[in-house]
Amino acid sequence: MPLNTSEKTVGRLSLYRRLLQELSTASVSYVYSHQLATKAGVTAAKLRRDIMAIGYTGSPSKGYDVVKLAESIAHFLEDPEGQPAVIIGVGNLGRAIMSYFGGRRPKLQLVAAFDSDEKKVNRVIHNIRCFSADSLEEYIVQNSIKVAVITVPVTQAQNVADILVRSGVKGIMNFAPIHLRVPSDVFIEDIDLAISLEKVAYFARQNKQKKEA
Amino acid sequence: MPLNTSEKTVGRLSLYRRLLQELSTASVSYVYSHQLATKAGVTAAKLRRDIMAIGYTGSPSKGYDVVKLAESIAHFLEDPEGQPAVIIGVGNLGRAIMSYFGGRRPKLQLVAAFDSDEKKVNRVIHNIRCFSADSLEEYIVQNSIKVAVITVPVTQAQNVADILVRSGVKGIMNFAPIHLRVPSDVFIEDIDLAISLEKVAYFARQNKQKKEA
DNA sequence: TAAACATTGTTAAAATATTCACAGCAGTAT
DNA sequence: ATACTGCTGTGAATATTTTAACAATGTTTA
Repeated sequence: MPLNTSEKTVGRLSLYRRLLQELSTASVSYVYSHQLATKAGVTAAKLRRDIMAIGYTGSPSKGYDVVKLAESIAHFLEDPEGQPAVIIGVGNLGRAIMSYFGGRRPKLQLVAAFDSDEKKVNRVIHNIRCFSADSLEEYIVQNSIKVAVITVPVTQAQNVADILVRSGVKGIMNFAPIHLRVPSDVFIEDIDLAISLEKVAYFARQNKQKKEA
Repeated sequence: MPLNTSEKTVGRLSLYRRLLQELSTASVSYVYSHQLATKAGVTAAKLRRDIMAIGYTGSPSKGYDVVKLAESIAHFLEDPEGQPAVIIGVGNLGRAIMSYFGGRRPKLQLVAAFDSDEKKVNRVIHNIRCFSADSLEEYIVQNSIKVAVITVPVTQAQNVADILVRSGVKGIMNFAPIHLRVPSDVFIEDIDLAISLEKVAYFARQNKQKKEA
């Protein structure tokens, strides 16, 4: 079944789904690959190939059924049971992420935050309760958490990752500028803001364009 | 000269430089490709190829001179004159980014923030002064700003991007979940937190690993 | 009903990116 | 000196990702 479900394809599917939800809200029933591709900033061929990966089939001359395709992608990407996630590190960035995700997706929610600063413990920030870092492992095990976000200082990141892995976490969104050592069955998505900004600065100087946005 | 300066290579060079600076601080003089590669989480061959792109040459049996390689990468990535950058949107995420970059790199600094909320204007947050959104265009032109960060709500993002492009900005780090339409000589780095988290959740479920971290 | 049309799904080709693998070299040991 | 070692730089091979191109197809029009 998964002929071609690369990381890039998965990311784009998530994007397509968001665009489809917007179309659905705007009461659009059908959309052509080139229309959706334009909104997403990709080529129509690439989009069709991505959609191949989930086995959904559109109709020639009508295109894709907006609601059905959105459902197909959701079915592919999401756990119908929902996937609770936690965040570790309630600093500036951590709070911004909490605000960003606070009560957002029904299937993918931040359910708890952790920090070693006792002054933050038991505060509720953007609807997410903050717990003591000491209770991290217990919380993860008890609630079968598989997804975590790391926004602690770089010096603590590997230590936190070790605890997460030990407790059963299988996917980590990591904002700390360090390569985390984890077993190969744990997925890491590194978001390195300093590197991203340096890239922008470099290409701004070169006046080069990306091959495709 | 630039045989192979892809976006990926540029990003990794930035990473190598940071690691080299750490080594330099720790008084390490030389490093082998496989050592640096391990720290970076890439293969030694890939690292050597990346370094080829900037024309630096190490020594067999001694490896790379830590300080010289760091300087070579800096020379390649950075404008020696410095590159001031601005941020538009002083919400939760914007403030976190300001905190993250506030007075960080000497060559790549956030020098001003902009927001349409008059209550924020003239406040100084993490050492960065906040200006009225009305003065954005004038500021960019007067200070020859080429790099900008967008952290405004999605509804405002394209509008802000249009102003930036009109004023001469050539690189944008975009946190708004929308594909910005800009001329092809303007570089966009999209950071889509929702997509990133969905990817993590997906691969956490699949228990799949990235091909290489 | 049949012809015309624009779209999808997909195969094949091209472009990119990574890895392999090794010649050649600078140190080190004998 | 000479042989040995383990590294770098890099051509060639491989793997991955994207693009091109088109047969098949459902819809509309005449």
